[in-house]
Order: sequence, then C-alpha cells, then structure tokens
Amino acid sequence: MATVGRCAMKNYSTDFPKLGKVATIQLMHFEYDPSSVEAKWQERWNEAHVYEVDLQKAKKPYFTHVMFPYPSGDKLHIGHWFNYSPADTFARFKRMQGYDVFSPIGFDAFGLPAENYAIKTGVPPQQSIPENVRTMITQLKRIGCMYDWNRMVNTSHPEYYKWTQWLFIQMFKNGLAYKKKASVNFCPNCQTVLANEQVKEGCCERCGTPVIQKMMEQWFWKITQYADRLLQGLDQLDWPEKTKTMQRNWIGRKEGIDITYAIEGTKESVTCFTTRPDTNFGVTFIVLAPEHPFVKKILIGELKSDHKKEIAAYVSASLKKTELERQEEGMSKTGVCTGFYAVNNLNNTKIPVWVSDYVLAGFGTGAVVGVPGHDLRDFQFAQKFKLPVVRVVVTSDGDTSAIEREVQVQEESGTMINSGFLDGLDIHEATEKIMDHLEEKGWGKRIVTYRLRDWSIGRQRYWGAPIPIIYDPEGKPHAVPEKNLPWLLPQDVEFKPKGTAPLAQSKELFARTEKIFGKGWTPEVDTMDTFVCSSFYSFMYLGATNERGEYREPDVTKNVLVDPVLEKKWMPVAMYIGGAEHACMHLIYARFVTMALKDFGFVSHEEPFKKLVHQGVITNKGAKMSKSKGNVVSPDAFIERHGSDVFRMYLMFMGPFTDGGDWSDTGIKGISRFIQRVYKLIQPLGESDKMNNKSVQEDVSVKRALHKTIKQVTESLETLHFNTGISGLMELLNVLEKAEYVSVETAQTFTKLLAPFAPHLAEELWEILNNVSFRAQSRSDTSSDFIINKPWPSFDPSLLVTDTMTIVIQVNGKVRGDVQVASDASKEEIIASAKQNENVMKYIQNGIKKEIYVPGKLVSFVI
RNA sequence: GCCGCUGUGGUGAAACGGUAAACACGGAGGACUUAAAAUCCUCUGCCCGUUACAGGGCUUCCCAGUUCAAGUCUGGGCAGCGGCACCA
Repeated sequence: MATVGRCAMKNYSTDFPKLGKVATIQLMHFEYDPSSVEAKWQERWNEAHVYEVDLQKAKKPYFTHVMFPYPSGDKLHIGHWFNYSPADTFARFKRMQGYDVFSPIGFDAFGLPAENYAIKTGVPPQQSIPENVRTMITQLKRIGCMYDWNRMVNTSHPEYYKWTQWLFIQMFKNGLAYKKKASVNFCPNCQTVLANEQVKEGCCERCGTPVIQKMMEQWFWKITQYADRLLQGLDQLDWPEKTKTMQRNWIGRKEGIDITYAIEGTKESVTCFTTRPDTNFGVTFIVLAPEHPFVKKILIGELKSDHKKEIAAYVSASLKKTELERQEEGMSKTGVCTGFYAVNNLNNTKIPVWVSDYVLAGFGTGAVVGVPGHDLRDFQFAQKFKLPVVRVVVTSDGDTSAIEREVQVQEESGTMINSGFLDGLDIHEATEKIMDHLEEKGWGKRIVTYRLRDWSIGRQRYWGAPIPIIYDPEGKPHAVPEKNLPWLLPQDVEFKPKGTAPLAQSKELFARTEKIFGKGWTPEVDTMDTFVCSSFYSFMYLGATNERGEYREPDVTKNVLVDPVLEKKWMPVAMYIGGAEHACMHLIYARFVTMALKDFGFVSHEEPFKKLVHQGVITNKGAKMSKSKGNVVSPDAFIERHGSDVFRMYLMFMGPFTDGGDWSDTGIKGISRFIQRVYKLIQPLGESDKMNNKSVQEDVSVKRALHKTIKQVTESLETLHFNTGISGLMELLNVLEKAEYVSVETAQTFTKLLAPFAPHLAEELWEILNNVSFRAQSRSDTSSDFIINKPWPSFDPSLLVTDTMTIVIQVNGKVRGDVQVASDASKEEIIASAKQNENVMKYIQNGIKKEIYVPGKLVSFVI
C-alpha cells in the first residue's frame, strides 16, 4: 500500500498534529517503518548521551556486561545478537527499575583470531584490526544496545596493554610468574605454545590441528597456588551449577598418598602417587612415564640395564606421538621392562619396574603402582605382558573383582582380602589405616594433587602484548621498569608465523633494549596469551574514558589499575553474560587474576563476577554455525527487512535464553506482525483527542489484564525468561485490540513494558503519547524525556483479584466439571455448589470418601 | 568410562504438584481484492460418539513408585546434547 513509510516521514517533529486530521486518520492504514525510526532514535540517544553513566555520582550501581567480542573480519553473527540483545533487554529493565546501569562494551583485539585473520588477508593486524573494530562499532550501534561508548576498551591499544604488562610485572614481583623448561602443548599450525585449557580433544582450540608435546622454556603463572581458593570461592557464586562443576572437575582436587619404593641393587627410589592405597597388597608392578628421571638415568648410562636399547627406542617413539595418537591407541597398551625391581615393604615382594606411555609425566609423580586386580588400565597392561593379577577387595555381591566382568568399577564399598592386617576391613577404613601405617613407617606421605596445571602464558606469536621482561648479560630475567611501559610491540617484523617468535626478528626491539638497559641486555620475545588481556578487563572498563580506548589513569607507576573508590562501588560485576565455552578458560583465569590482584592490594574483591549466565547456542540444522561449515546465518537481511527491534525480539521469543536452539526464520513474521499491531493500536492515540472524551470509560477488565501483564513481564525479566515476557505482551495486546477503549495511561504503561524488548519502537510511541498527554494536561509524565529514564511500572495486587472465580471439580483425580463462585465464597459454599454440578453428580452418587479443597483452584472428591 | 543437562502437538514452545499444549509459526476454510501480497475472522493434539450439542477415552521418551492429584517428586531404563578422559 502506498502509505508505507508515510507515517515514518511525519510525526518526527514535536509539533502537535493539525486539527481536523482525526477523521481521516482512522481510515488510513498505518505501517511502522523501522529503518528510519531506529536510525532516528539511535542518533538521539547518541546526542543526548543517555547511556553514559557518571560512575562517581551513581547512587544505585549495577554493573553488567557481556563477554566482549574479538574483532575478526566477519560481521556480527547470530551468536553475537543472541548474546547481546537479551543482555541489553535485561540491562534496560534494570535501568527502568531505577538502577544506575553501567553496561560497557569493548574488544578482545589481541590474539590468534585477529592475527589469523590478518595472515589470511595479508593485511597487517595493526592496520586491519582498527578497521574491523570500526565496522563492528557501527554494527553494534545498530543493535541499539545501551552501551556506554565513552568507556570502551580495546586490549590491543597501548593504553590498555601497558596495564596487561603491568599485571605481568606484579605477578613476576610477587613470585607468581616464572620461567621454566617444561613439556608444553604446541600447535604446529599456529606455531605456538598453548595452555592446557586451550587444547580440546588433543587438538588446538583455535584451528583444530593435533597438538604435540614439546620441551620448551616457557613463562607460567602459578594458578595452581590458588587451586583451593578457586575451589572454595565457587560456593559463594551465583553461577550455573554446571559451570561450577566444570571448574571443580577442571581443578580436580584429589587426596592420596605418595609411596616411595626402593629399587633393588641401586641407591635409587621411585615415588608413586595413588588414591587407592587400600589396594596396595595387590600391587604387582610399577610403571614409569617415558619422561621419568629414573628412565633418563638408564638412558644416560648412570644405571646399567640390559634393556637400554629397547627403552631408548620406546621412549623416543612415544615422545614423538601427538596427544591425539596417544589417545587413539586407546586400550592397546605398550611398554618395556627396565629389568629393575622395586620392593613392596608391606609384603616384602619384588615388583618389576616397567615404562609405558599410559602413565603421564605431568600428573602425580609420573609413576604409578600397577594394581591389575582393581584398575582396568593396569589389568590390560598385565594381560598384555603376562603380569600376575591379585585381588584384594570383595564387593558386596561376593565378586572378588569387577575385572572378572571385564569392566572397570571403582568400588564404592567392599571388604579387604589377601591384604594382611587390612583383611576384613571396609575399603574406606582400610584406606585410612594403611595411610597411617605408611606414614608411621616413613614409606609414604599423604598428599593432595590437582589436575589444574600452571597457566602457560607465553605465545610465539606477533599479535599480543609483549612480555615485559629483559635479560641481563648473564641471562637472568628482570622486569621492564614500570616507567618504560607500555613496552611497545615492535613494528619491524614479519607478522606471519615461522616457528620462532616473530619479535626475535625485530632490530628495533633489541636496539631499544640495549639503549635503555645497556650492552648485552636482550628482550623477551614471546607475547602474552590473549586470555591474560581479558582476565582483568572488567576493572579496565571502570578506568576507561572514551571511545578511542584511552584511560583515566595513564601513569602505571602509580599502580592504580582502577580507582579504589570506583572498584569498591562497582565490582563485582552484578550480571555477566556470555558463552559456556569459557567455563574453564577465561572464567577461571579472571578469577585467579582477581584473587592475585586482591592479594597484591590493588583491588578489594576476590571474585570478579557475582552472577553469571550463559546464553544457549544457536545452531543451524543441528550443527554449530561456523564459517568453515558455511552454515552461518547473517542477521543483516533480517534487520534490513524487519529492523533491530523485531530481530532481537524474535531471538528472545524463539525459546529460553539459556537453551539456545536450532535456527529457523519461520517465526519472525509473528514478531513483525506484533510490532506492526502495537504501532497500529497506539499510534492513533497520539493523533486523536479520543482520550479527552470523559464519557467513555476503560473497561475494568482492561486494567486487570494490564496489571496481570505488569506482574508477569516483571517476573519474566527478573528471571531472564524473555520468551514468556514477550508472550505476556502479546496476550495483553490481544486484549487491548478487542477493547472498545484504551486509555493513554494504559498505552503508556504498555509502552514501558515493551521498552526493554523493543527500545526504538518504545521511544517512538512514548514520544507520540507524550504529545497527547501534553495537550491533555492530565499526565505527570509530560517531559520529552526518553522512556528509558521512566520508572518501571508496578502492579496493583488488588486488581489481580476478580469478583468470581472458576473452581475445577475433580472426581478421583479426573476433571468432571467446573463451577463459578464468588471470590469470597467459603469452603463449604464452594463444595456445596460443586456437588450440584450435573455432570459431577453422576460420579458421586455412591458417596464421597474424602473432600479436598485447594483455595481458588479446585475441589477434589474421592469416592 | 566419569560428571552435568535435556526429552511435551506438524514446528518454536508454555505450565507455584492442581483444567497439559498459553503465546507464536505453519496448515485448513472464509472476508476484502480484477489478482497477488498485506490485513481481518473461524477452526486446528489423537480416538470414540452425535445431524448438531452433550458426553467419554487416550496423550508430556519407556517402566515402576509416592499422592485425592505427577510433564513436574522418587527409583530404574532408553535416547540426544555438552564437558572431562590412559588423571593412577
């Protein structure tokens, strides 16, 4: 129809509608044109700085943000929208509830995704990243989120990364950063070391290449020192249980004992870690990891072994295997005998010492006792190499070993046999008793182990914050003095990875180091893992001052990472929203760094995120959307056609926020219709003088429906059930459309309820309704202020009570009818009238055994 | 293998232990239109029954249990998803 866009062209001025328009308006078919209206309000919000918060003056601080994106070359995809728009709806709701909501956004601009994009396009990251950031800012602004753009952060900006470097220096000074030669995960494709957390199923988290183990001199941060605190802190957090469990499992605290065995005919001993010392009488062999020091001594000839050749071949072969190959070998065990024997002091038996790569160098002591009677892996090893199997536990069903059924069962209960002084004891009692015994004799020592490894933070890549370390001519590391920060990322390097750290090629970096520190001094050439940059960015938001990524406190020598007053006031983040995939990466690093910063005295809180929510994943035909699969759905076409409001509402309406779901655009029409219908209902109110007609009264049922909706939408938003919130608004719209008369007050309240979901349309309608109110001189909300600054409506509980109510009648649990009664009817009256129901009477003829009345709900007869 | 989550119409989904399927999509029929789109109205879980109304039976992955009453609580299966995994 020709009127498309017509409404969009008028009404933007605050001029009153001309008289005489009323009659024609009712005949016209109005359509809402989102593209111009959304642009208009985005501009006005921007001009009025509505979403900027005065952090000092704010009275009811509410700090919320989403996990910031990395600026790769791709545009914002559905996943971003599914994360950001519901988060924004929640932030708007909180703001209307009267909180000073601080909702910033930034860019995780260092690291592999950004750098890989640069490598692919051949454009250096220092050039392409700012471009991508600019594009993404434009796109983010089109969503219409209430971001405080004055406090944007960008981790690749020197103003930011000097604080990343400052953080490293604090870690170094406090003994939490150290360099050591260790077997580390290495991705041959990305040409860099990876942290344990960044290896998924033996492959690189970023590119999927099988990861290999490499001995390298690397920088680590001592996250293991915080293992127990990271574990305990979880109990206080309002986080999804699933995420807390994942962190608990990742930390993997285990209590056990280190038992030391003398090796016959040598002065050597081997220490094995076990959590099941109760089965120690069943030990028939010992297995060492190929990297174990005892094995090394054999290889260098310090210990004489007849099997040296086989051992050497085995060790070199297994060191070449990738993580994936080790895993794929699965159940088939390999290994070689060393020819040495250990002595089990408990029963004075001689047990052979073997080498096998099913024992991991990095866990426990890198040596285990083989208990083939009660451990599947040991059993398989024993079978393969014809080693004896001894059973020492009888389970309750009389089975001496689960192994007999070819399944590994970690007995939860059972009784000891074949175990000397432990015989007859329950396995738990036996565990305690033998640990006491071993400690008394000096053969063992109770110990707690963790699965958690120290965080390997060095990367042999270009696009990251340089590690602020310099080496003196003796090779001893020193921190770059704070006054020399930012320790700039050199520009004179080829950024494409070649297996060595790109910074090592920088003449400028080496010259700079010698110039400042003297001849013979050299710089560290690794850069930091991007997860270091993102481990403290919430604090950085509080110190950011503008959209260019500059900060309030540029001087790192003052050690003020964040203004302590602001930090106390705003942290921890009240609501943090982002993907569950960060459960054991970013979310554990950020907690560790916050704890360390607290211990160093720079911040007052120990946990960064008080409440955490994960949005679900949007898939396409069941598969995760990814560029490589070519199944990424772009939001652009939908926004072009329906506008941001409709698109974000559709994403919220699709299903529960935390569930995600499979993408399909079949329902977006429903939301688009809803938006049009809302406009069609409310827009004419702004043009007519209908509301001045005092002879027409709004029906009480309309008020009642309105208040029911206020309650429903408020509760839905509080619990992030956006889908049911929207359906509540739809139900109300259905009522309003059928009503003969809708008051301006009702329309205003409806618009407020709509505001967090469809902010642009709500502002538009608010403006329209305010013009009317102003003319009518009858409203208090007459200012031309934004709807986002208006208070969230509250409901009147008395309006939720109706005069009559429907009581359902059940007989033996089956519904047999219902009855209308007055709201204030007594139990007796209600039961009496229930018995009068014609259909019910058929069933209760033979007498009633029991009568149950659930107030306001139902009557249940048992016959 | 271990840990966690999920399972409801043709579809996305609702449902303080209390009328299962709200809201929406899709579908069918109708109105308007030269026509299409858009819009509006009616119907829409399955089966029996009736000209029509009434009625009745069945139904939330499967099997038990608790309860006047179970999608919801308990136990045991099955299926799917996610995390961890040769971790001693």
